[in-house]
Amino acid sequence: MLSAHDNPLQIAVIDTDTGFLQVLAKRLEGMGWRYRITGGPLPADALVSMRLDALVVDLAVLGHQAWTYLETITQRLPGLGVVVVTGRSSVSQRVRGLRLGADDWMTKPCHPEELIARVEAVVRRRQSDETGEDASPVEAGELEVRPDQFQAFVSGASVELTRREFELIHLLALAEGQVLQREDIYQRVWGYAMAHGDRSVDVFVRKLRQKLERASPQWRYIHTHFGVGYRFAAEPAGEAEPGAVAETDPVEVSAGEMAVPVVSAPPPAAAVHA
Amino acid sequence: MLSAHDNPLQIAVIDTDTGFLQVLAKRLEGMGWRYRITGGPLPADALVSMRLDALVVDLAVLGHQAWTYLETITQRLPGLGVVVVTGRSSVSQRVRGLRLGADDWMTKPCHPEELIARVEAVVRRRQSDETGEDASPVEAGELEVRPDQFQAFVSGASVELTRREFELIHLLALAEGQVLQREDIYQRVWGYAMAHGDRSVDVFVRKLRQKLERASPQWRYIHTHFGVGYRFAAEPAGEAEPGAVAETDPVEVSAGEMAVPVVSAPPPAAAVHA
DNA sequence: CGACTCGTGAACGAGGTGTGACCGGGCGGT
DNA sequence: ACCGCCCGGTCACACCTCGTTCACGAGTCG
Repeated sequence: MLSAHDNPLQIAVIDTDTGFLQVLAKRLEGMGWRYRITGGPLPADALVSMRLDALVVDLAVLGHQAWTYLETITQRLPGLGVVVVTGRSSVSQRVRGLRLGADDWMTKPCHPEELIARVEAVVRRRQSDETGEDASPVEAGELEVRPDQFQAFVSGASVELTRREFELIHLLALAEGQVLQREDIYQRVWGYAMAHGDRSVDVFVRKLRQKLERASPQWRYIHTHFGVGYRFAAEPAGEAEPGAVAETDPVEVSAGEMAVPVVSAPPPAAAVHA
Repeated sequence: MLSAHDNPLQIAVIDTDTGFLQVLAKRLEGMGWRYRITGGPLPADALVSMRLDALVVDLAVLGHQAWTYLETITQRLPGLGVVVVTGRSSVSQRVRGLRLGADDWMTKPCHPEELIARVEAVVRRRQSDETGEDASPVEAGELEVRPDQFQAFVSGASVELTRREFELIHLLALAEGQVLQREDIYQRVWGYAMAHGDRSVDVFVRKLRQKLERASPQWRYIHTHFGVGYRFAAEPAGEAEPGAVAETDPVEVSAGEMAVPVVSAPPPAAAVHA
């Protein structure tokens, strides 16, 4: 699980047909795209800096520079999707435009919905190459989670994780500082609701703690909130944390020789369940 | 990718409009393209084996299976350019087709020249995606991959590789350090979507491992990530690193004494179990 | 002090992976 | 055109990992 969020498409529209633009703008906003509208040709450098996915351009706006402009930008930005729109056009014009590097060509009047669909089609392939997943690393305290390598690094030491372990630590690290309840964790990592009495989350927390502690014994990362769930936060080991079950060194602690004499700390304001 | 048929574009045309086809065929020959014309839908597997660059299809020929067929082939052959041609069509139909994966949509009567230009535009965009990972040699650890020679060298010794093996090691080496999932690998090496249950990637990984290990036994290059895929990285052989905790530190195991300065308690003696 | 929650180790079963063998088809040599 | 080799792909089987569950002890709260 842990699906990524797709970045909104970013496009530029070069046109002066205010009526058309008005309708189009509304639809673009409906799609959640980011867009910029301009009444004249933008220099190639400007287009580069805008990090566009696609460009919609009315050739009529460009006048007799149209062809050279088209050629320039398609050569300068080969990865940019270019959809040309014109009032009227002949077959030979369309052929010329497409040969010069345009990806699609529509004739007005055209339905905004179709224009959007064609822009999507043009952009689609470029995105298909980019693994559109959450490949961005997450850092939380001493921990670094690298989705592209399916492993985590703690204080420079690499920790090999299985799929579930990785998704769990990823989720926790993303929600650093927050207390996540078991049902929530299970839902987001496993993808479906947790069955009553399922202890899987606990078991995986244990495995993670084991591996993390091994990589950096001086830190504790996953803290238990009794009756609620878990919270991720890098804290030095050995200090008693209010609201968190003091585990670690489970073998010995029972012997009655508790290391930390710290008095009873104020209870966690959080741990209340109706 | 393996479909390295350079210049002559190869396309298939699914249509029954003999008049149109006649004119189109003449133009296709004029362009020097290789083409195949059929009056009915071709199964996805057939299209795969034809190593097509693009597909031109008249939806009318397909009847009411049109949408499913379109969806099937665009999912199975994501890299294939698809241009749909219809006699009449509404905006919503065109939008639907484009959303289902078609790259372009023309309405008859359409000029063959424009159709050809649009096919070119579609293919151009696809090829521009693929270019950029060719020609330049790749070095990763002791391994050197030379795309220009279709050869790989390990520690100076050349390793004889078949085409698939070469494409695979090339891809892996380019993505050094990253975990690539089987589906991605298959998609990028074979050029189309992996069928469910296909083990080809595993088999070729095995072949590669054999040849690489024979060339340099002291290194391991391809690492398995259980349930995910493979990761390329040059690491010394002999160290057990089976996807679990990096227990690659026999020295470290004794950590029982050092870490915790305060508490007595020998920490959970970890690994060994009775 | 009793009921519930959580930590921990072990063990099992499903299914993912390694591996050798086999087969059909394409390509080059003759 | 014929033939043989090589390569790509499939299959069956063995092995192994990992997710899940269980039991029990420790910890926490009322």
